[in-house]
Amino acid sequence: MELYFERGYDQTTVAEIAQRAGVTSRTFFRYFVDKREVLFAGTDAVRERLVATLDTVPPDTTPLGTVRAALDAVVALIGDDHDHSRRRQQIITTHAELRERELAKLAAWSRALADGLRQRGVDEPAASLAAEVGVAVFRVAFEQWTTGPGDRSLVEVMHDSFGRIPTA
Amino acid sequence: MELYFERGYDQTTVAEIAQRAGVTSRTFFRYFVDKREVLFAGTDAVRERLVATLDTVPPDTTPLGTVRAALDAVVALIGDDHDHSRRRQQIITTHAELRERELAKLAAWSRALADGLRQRGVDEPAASLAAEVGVAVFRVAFEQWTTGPGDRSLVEVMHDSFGRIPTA
DNA sequence: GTAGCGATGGCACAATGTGACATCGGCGTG
DNA sequence: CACGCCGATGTCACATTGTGCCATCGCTAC
Repeated sequence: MELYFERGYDQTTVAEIAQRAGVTSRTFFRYFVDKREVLFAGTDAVRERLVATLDTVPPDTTPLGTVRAALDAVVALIGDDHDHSRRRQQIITTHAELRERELAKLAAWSRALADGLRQRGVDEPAASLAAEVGVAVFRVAFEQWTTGPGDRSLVEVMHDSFGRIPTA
Repeated sequence: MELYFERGYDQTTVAEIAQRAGVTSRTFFRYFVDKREVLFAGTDAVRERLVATLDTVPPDTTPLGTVRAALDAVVALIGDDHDHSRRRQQIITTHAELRERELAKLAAWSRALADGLRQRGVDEPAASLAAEVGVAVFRVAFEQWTTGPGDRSLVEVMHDSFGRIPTA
């Protein structure tokens, strides 16, 4: 992250990152599958947390309500450091490779949530639709939150967006 | 595409593709920014078509209705060759790099649709939400259609999914 | 004819990522 | 304590991707 801020993402090589960390490039690639993956170290943990939270949701909750509850729990973890999120997001959005990776991570959330819903007895395509729509709402809320001034909490913005899910 | 089927995606090098096409690798990279991009040659045109279709939708249509109309028009173009879509999708879903690129392309659709909606006077976050939800529905429907037996048309599956958009 | 120009080739190069093997430093077991 | 195992790291060679730069070729307009 230091280096990405100092010299920009493209101008930073894996060799430099490794050197800064006191290891060799080879070791870097043993810890991160990618050069991109450095910025997404935490997202897999978030995904697991997301799935774990599903168990705490009452069984009679609607599919989208369940997804929303899981996202709310996770958002409480992410949403306390507006500045960090904003700067990280700035790096990501200005590089296509990183945007792609972020989409992939969110898609993994969506898949995991859909799996979880199916295990709760929700059938297709309801499970996938609830998961996809829920994550879509998160995406919009998160983008609005990181680009905004940070006067409103992420939880608030999320709540707002969930209330504005469009209907045909 | 031939080569990707013959030897698999990873086992195919750009040099081989170029040779099959009777050009050099250098020329390949002048036509495609990426090795991945070969499989997504058409999606940018679809995006433009998507945006162009927005103009044909009556102004008093709801945001999501507008998005749906645009997607319907585009789906009519894609949805006639189930076998081609199925095989292409099989290659894509089995390779992380390609899945990422596909997500990026769909995200570009979403962005373009949101832009179009804003130009029609829809404000944020309604525009982004409608675009994201619409594309999410498309994603689910398309996945269901390509993995299914193909007895139902894509338009049908889409219609179905749009009718099942979850509410909290 | 010739000057210009777009498309292609050729070349050198940086950087990413991987496989194979060597090395080092503990750590438990005899 | 000596030994051998084992996980983490280093080293090296390598294929592949992707880019910058310049040369070349063929066509077209003047």
